[in-house]
Amino acid sequence: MPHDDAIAATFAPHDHQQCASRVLDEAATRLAGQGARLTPVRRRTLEILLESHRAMGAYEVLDRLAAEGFGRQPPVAYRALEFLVTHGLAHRLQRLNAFAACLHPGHDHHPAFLICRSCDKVAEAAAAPIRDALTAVAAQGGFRVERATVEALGLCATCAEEGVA
Amino acid sequence: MPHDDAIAATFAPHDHQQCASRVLDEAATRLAGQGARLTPVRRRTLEILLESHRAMGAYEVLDRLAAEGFGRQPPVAYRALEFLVTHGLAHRLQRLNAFAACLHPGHDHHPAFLICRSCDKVAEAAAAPIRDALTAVAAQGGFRVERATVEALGLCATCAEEGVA
DNA sequence: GTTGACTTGTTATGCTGTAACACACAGAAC
DNA sequence: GTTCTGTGTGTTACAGCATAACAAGTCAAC
Repeated sequence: MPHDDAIAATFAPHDHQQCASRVLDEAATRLAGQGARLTPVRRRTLEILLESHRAMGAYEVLDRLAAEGFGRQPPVAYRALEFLVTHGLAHRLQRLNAFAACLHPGHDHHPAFLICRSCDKVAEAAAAPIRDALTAVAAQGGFRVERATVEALGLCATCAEEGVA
Repeated sequence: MPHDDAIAATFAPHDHQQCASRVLDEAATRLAGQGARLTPVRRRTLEILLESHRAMGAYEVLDRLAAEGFGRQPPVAYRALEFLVTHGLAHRLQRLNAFAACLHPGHDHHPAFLICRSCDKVAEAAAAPIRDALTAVAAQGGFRVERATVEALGLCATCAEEGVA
């Protein structure tokens, strides 16, 4: 589960090279353990997502892949992205019809997302307390929650400090 | 704010004719107070959404409208739906790329949604406790939440009682 | 080296959503 | 009552998002 600092760390300036390669290493390790293959397209797709903390559309990813010699048809990108999502290495953002690399693979695989409307970066927040509240409200109406989408739009600390209203 | 029974009421069998016309009346009254016009297309669009408690795609609504003599091009449906959403008479469901009539116009305009994966009906739940939890978690990372999307997929009481797994 | 599972690439198509423009119509201004 | 103005409705055309279906390549297991 991501802890408090993880959110701030996402939005604040940081050694992104190291941040990305750490995630990539973890990903490779995790996949090996599952018998899944991190093929060139898949690896490159993850690297592209990891270059920023933004969410990217499938076609934006596809353009990048095509420019580097991979296939240039939509399924190429969608398949790689779906693979990453399935294996917990990326997330799909419903509000944006876009994808973002998971920064905490192996932790909570259905986090809440915090999307900054100014810098467009996306952070993952601990979903447990939110899911608990949702589950409780739903239970009062006899509804059993199985999966929840929680996506918040707002302003991150870094942009707020820079004076963005 | 919808109270506990409102969720169960949505999923359970009920006098839907009355349920729909009550909402329609409330809608007309509210709009009149705002100086907004519930024109034929808009009214019919709301009626179509109110026929069930399901969410409908814009093109599904469009087919219905076209069959009844309204325009048959996408903007016809999208404009009517956007009007209803803007005035709090309908909601957009991100997960489904679809729209559902608001059953509690005038209350919380950003509720949490409970979507039954068996009967496809959509209920609105009180979002306040959930939003509080989300706001708290985000605040720990310095993030200020402005708008939140909360959509749960699961099983409603009625379907569960009927033995759906 | 053949089999079979998986991966990658393609073509073609479908679903979702919007920009831009023309016309109709209601109500206000005169 | 005519004119003006804003809103609403309809159109065409297009942009963006996503998947079905098929062909060919790769690679480990046998």
